[in-house]
Amino acid sequence: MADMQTPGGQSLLFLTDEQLRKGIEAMFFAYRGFTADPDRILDQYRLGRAHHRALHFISRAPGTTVNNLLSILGVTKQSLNRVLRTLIDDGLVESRVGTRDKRERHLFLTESGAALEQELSTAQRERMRQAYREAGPEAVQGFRSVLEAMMDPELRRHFNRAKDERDE
Amino acid sequence: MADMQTPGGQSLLFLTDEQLRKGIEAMFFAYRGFTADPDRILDQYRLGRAHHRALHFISRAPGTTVNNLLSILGVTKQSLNRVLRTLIDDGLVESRVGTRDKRERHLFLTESGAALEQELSTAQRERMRQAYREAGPEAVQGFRSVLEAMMDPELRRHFNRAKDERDE
DNA sequence: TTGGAAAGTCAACAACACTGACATAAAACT
DNA sequence: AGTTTTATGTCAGTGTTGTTGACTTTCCAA
Repeated sequence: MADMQTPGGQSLLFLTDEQLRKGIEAMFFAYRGFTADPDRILDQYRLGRAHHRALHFISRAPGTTVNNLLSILGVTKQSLNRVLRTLIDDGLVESRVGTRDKRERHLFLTESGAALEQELSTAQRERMRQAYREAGPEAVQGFRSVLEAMMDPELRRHFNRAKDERDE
Repeated sequence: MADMQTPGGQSLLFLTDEQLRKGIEAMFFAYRGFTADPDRILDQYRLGRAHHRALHFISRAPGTTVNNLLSILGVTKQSLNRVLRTLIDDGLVESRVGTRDKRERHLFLTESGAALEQELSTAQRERMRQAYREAGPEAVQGFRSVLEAMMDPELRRHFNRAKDERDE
């Protein structure tokens, strides 16, 4: 990977289209591995990735509203509603009417919802842990930096909001 | 990120569940950004991500067979066939009967297929280039290492096959 | 008290995946 | 030569996840 320092101090990267394409394919193949373990578990519960995402973000921020979840997940309310309906009917998620604002619904995991979320995230964390271990400690920071730089600004806000609350 | 060297020499990483979860969310949000630009272009052509993937891998290995594409993409032949049918009907892909083995179909991009693939991959490469630039040169190697370690072995084979042929 | 935001619902539709069954041609094997 | 396997394509049906559009109910706030 060629790079050099300008007089100003910023680094210039010279990347061939070929090297960039490798990065693109790496993202494609890696994402498949990233979702493979949870997908297998979800199949047993007759749920899909959309349910996993909802469980994840409800678990991360218990009591979050439907609207907040919508902006994180970037889907329509009709689409999210179908997913939440399943989760509520299956007794995995509880929806409580807001106390301050009774229009809002606050979402919480039930005991069995938390158990499933735990099962899913443990599997995914193990994959991530293994990848980190294999790549080595110096790789982890680079991995995170590039991913963050790849996000849309809107999404990066959601990512960093969580970061301020819980990370570092 | 805590790490230490064992007497044996391998590095041990101590990662909290929280740090791993951040990596998981980074993958989720970054993948959205990663696909956002091509998705916008594909909409104009009334095509989807599946078509993009097919165009990408046909472009990468012109003359590839349907079977080879199937194992790379990891979908059923019925699913791939629907996608290829559209691309062929739209004049973006050409399917030629094999010369050695006449059962096989070899896939090539037409002129307009190559033009679309170029448009898509340029957009995606620019996103990747921008992310690399923002993250800095030392991050790129780490990014690639972790992604590769996250792949299923089967997929890593496909990834590295291309690597041997064209990279480094 | 009225306007608008938040949430939910119904219907229709599309993309993209799946399974299962079946057809055809050609290669490979016995 | 006859059988089996491989590569591909196709038809029909199904499921998940997304979309739009229209409409209702609830209820906060100006």
